Amino acid sequence: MVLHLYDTATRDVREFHPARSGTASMYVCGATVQGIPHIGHVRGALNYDVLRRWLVHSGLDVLMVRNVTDIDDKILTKAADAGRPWWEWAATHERAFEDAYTALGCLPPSIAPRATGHVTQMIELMRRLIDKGHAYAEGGDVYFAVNSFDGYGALSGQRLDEVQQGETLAEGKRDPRDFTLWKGSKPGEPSWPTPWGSGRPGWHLECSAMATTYLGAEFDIHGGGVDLVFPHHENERAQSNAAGDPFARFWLHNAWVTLSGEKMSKSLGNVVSIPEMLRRYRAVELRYYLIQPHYRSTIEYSDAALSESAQGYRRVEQFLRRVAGSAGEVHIGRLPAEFTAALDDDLGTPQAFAVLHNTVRDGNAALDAADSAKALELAETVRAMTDVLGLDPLSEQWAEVGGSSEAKALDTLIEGMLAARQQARKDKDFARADAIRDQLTAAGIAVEDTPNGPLWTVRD
RNA sequence: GGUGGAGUGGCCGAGAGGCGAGGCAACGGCCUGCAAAGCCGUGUACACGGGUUCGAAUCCCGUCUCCACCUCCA
Repeated sequence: MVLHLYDTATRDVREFHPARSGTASMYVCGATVQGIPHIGHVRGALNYDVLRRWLVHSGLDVLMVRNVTDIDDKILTKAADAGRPWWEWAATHERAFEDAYTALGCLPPSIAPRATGHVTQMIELMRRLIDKGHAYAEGGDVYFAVNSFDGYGALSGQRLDEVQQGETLAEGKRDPRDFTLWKGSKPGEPSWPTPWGSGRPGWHLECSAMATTYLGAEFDIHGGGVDLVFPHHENERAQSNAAGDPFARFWLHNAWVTLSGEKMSKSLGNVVSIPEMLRRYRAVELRYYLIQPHYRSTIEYSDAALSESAQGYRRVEQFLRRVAGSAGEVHIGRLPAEFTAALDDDLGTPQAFAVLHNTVRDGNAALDAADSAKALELAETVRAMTDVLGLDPLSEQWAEVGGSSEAKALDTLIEGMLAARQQARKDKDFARADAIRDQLTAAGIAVEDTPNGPLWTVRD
């Protein structure tokens, strides 16, 4: 089975074949770096990270671009409110996003281009559009003439006569539905010179310019959140196609994270920020939680759901630790066919997780039956699956074998206590053995006895 | 008004005409010095009302509720 993906443009699941065999190119709409990332921002990034890993696993050489919108109205406003330079504000929050992506195990993109660094390419694109009669300059602004492009509305299913393009402040529009490619600068605003006057990029233009700069006039996958379908992606597509570029072959859109049934957004004040989340949960558990539901399904966030989900991860982790502690080193094995089929079916992570858990159950059963060869084999399969998902508990990133001096000290102390407890058990002094265990439990250390001796973990 | 999506067992969350995805929780059992973990077993759920069918959570008709986009948004 080949990979199938749901394409918003055609509204169905189609076979994915890259434009150039052996490679895959994807462009993901990244953040407008105006604030701290929240759990919803990161969900999208995680979805595309899984897709990217899966493409790589499928043998493709993946080029991935994730842009940074570092100039826009909100950045200017918020920076001004804070009394800071806009570029410092943008850079600060770009770093916050980078940190969040990294903490959650997103592989770095091939490049993370900034809008402000691609004005030259934007000017070039505007020139092509104006030359072809799809855009016009008026009073320092440059607009895209929606009426000049037949396919407008096809991506989002909007009918042109129903569209109410906002941006009402723009007064030079020939048609209220036209959208702004370039904004003429007002006094005190940052600006870049163009043949039509100095100004700054409109939102949509940058993505077309950067996507084609790095991935070419036609590329495989364009991703982003569902809210971007209209107008952002519709506009991107219009301007690129009108200029003569085939542009994206698949449009992917991930669903929301909601809180109490509502979309998470700053204006509603229901934001769960990533830095705060990472203080309360392990990053890998948050990743597990956000990756398990299908990417096109809304996640209704709750602390309880996240905690329960984390239990699921720990189950996988414990299995691998048990095997590693008894049957020997666990290498990364091969993927089961059902797992591959699940991900090939429009990234069916829920089914993939079901396969993962079934394998863990079988592995635990093998362990109970003292069939260590089988347990090891299943553990290697489990590692293969978690590896593709970026969740491998034994990987360098997630393994909790603390190399710090504190961790070593802790390990020494606990091993000493466990040895004492083992001696007490051998002496049938269960009162003493239980007292030691209670002491550890009180300190947040859970002890499990296995045929190969006790295992301990830090519980929160 | 236009466009798109959702309502599944105590909870999360898949599926999409016929074998009860998976996880979490609960209960019973096995194991254990006792636990923990693990394993085995237990649940007959699909918003509502009709209909099609041998058979529907899945198809059709109708109804209700919720959410998102159409203004910045992952």
